[in-house]
Amino acid sequence: MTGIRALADSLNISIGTVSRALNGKPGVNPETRDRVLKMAQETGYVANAAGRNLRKGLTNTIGMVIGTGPAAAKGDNNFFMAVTDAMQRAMLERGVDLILLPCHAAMDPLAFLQRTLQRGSIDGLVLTATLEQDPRIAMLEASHLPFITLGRSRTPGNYAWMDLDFEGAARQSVARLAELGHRRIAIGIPKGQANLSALYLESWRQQMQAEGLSPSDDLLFVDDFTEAGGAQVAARLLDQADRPTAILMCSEPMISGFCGGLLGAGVQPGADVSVIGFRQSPLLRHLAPPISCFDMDLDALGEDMAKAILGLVYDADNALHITRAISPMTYVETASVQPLR
Amino acid sequence: MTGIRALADSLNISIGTVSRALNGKPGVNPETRDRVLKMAQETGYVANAAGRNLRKGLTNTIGMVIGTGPAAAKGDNNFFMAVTDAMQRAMLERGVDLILLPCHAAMDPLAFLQRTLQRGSIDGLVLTATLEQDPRIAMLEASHLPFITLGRSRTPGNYAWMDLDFEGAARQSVARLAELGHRRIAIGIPKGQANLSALYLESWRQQMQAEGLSPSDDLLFVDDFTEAGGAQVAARLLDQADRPTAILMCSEPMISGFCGGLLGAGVQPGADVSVIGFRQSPLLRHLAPPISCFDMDLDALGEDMAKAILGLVYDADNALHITRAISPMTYVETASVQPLR
DNA sequence: CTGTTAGCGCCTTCAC
DNA sequence: GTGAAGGCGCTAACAG
Repeated sequence: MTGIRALADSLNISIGTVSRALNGKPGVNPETRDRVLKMAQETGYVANAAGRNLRKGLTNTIGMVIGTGPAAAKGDNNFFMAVTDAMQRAMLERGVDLILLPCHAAMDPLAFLQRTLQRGSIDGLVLTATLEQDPRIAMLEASHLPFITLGRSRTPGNYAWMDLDFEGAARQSVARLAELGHRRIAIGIPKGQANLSALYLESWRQQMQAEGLSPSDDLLFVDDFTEAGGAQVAARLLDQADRPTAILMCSEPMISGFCGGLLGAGVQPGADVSVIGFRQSPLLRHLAPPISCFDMDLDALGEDMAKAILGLVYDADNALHITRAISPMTYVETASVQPLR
Repeated sequence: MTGIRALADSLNISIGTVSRALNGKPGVNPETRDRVLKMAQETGYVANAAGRNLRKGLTNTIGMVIGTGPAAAKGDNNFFMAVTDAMQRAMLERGVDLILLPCHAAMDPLAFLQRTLQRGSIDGLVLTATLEQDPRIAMLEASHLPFITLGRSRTPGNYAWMDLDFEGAARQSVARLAELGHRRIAIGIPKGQANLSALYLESWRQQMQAEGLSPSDDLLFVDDFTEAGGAQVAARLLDQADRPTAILMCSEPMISGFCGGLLGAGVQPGADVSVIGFRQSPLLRHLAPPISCFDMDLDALGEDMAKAILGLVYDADNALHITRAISPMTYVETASVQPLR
């Protein structure tokens, strides 16, 4: 004898009544309800997840796909920690669990997603690290599982997303550097199809032109999303005859490696080459000078993400409009940005 | 019509045969088996988790409890990323999923664990951040859910664990510093009941005495497990008349804050105060000089953890002996450690 | 207000 | 080698 049946027997009532009492359904004698609740508390009874899931088709669980692998393990994953932390807090209030679904770099992301969907163990999904063209989005739309992406995509479709302001960051960075007299303003972005890189790059191009500057190819540095990649960028930049005097980069590991590369060559970030990053990171903690970055409220972002997916999953009727929001950021300047000498 | 029944119908065979074919059970015509497998592949069929779980009482999922919260979000969680990455890879080979169960600092860890256990959605558990006296361990033993802890505990019981060599680190650190002539060798540990702190502290005491040095109270600094805590330690240390000439600290955020504190006061890590940390961290990336730390193979640790819990859960018959292992580390010295002048 | 019962999707035992 | 049927724990619909 186990589960709800044991509980019912110990109270000499039927499992139906127990279930109703536990689930707050109407039509139960208040006294009976109290007895059930008390006994459940005492015995530590909680409904078996599989049984409930099988019956209701709901698991009270939201999944979040995150990429792992050698690169992720080496980098600083502080961004996801902060966001998931806030998300979880918001979900907990609704009795919903957040589980992280690590998709290793060596796995096929589509197969992983397919398997995850078919298993039926989550009610909704948060997709991260979106690509410019992301086949996972089409798969999710076809699956009818509610989802939201952290990061936009060019993939067509009527899905919910939230994102950081990569265009705004690039625009403000270029504008500020131009204001300080810089003309050869370079940009460093990671290899790969990440949508954020495309947005950042495109915005740099546009703002360069708006400033009357040329976004020429020798100002564009594409390399690995790692410190080594950033160091490569530094080496190639220092190699140029008409060396860029400033650079913006949206990857923290690359910024770290880049500054390391500069310093190793006796070139000072700030004094010799102005540097603007995207977000603060533990990796940049002891760089001198500190790096100019954008401040953002990841707590608020996480909370908004949670609200969006919870609404989509559990209040589908009310969720008439699809969330599409760009989280605001504030530029914080340090001595890593200086006027052109 | 859904699930296994739809698959069976589309092949004009019974669901029993489909199930046997899919699960590699004997007694299925090879040709039939191929047809089933092929169709499953094509349609992307995967057994529904709730149905299978309900029937078998197994979910092919291992949970891992990790602590989250403001402190965790600010710190560098690179350690867990590396370990879980390796664990997941090893589990995937066995068709087992690893899910992370974030337990927020604001939640009662015992209630969280209780709820997790009762939900019945995992076959085994990995517990992290063990305390000297950890009530979660008693709860797990009573639950009969197989588990392994990452980190020992003084809590009695016959459970499996793996851990890092905190005693070895403290012992080697003190021995090396003593060898270089240091006599006032301080130690900094985080507040709280974490078992690792107790081990580290006790080993420092023993080795100090073994070196004929006094582990006096003014050499012991206990503060928050944060950069601010580390900065506090620096301030208090610099304040002493008979200032310690060396320190060991097992918390990376504290080391980071400590070195920041020293530098802010114009005191050089290494040249003025020798510093030995525990593990390398993004937070220490651009400190000059780099900090002497211990190298460890987190990949191997993660793989061993995975093997241990998988054995416990799915090969209980063969797992006659309980895993209890301390992962080896290698001291890597830098200019943050220098002879006493 | 409470008891009884069907059935969610799957695996396994028992017939054949 | 295959089909039929029971039941894992739970909730909801239906009786009483």
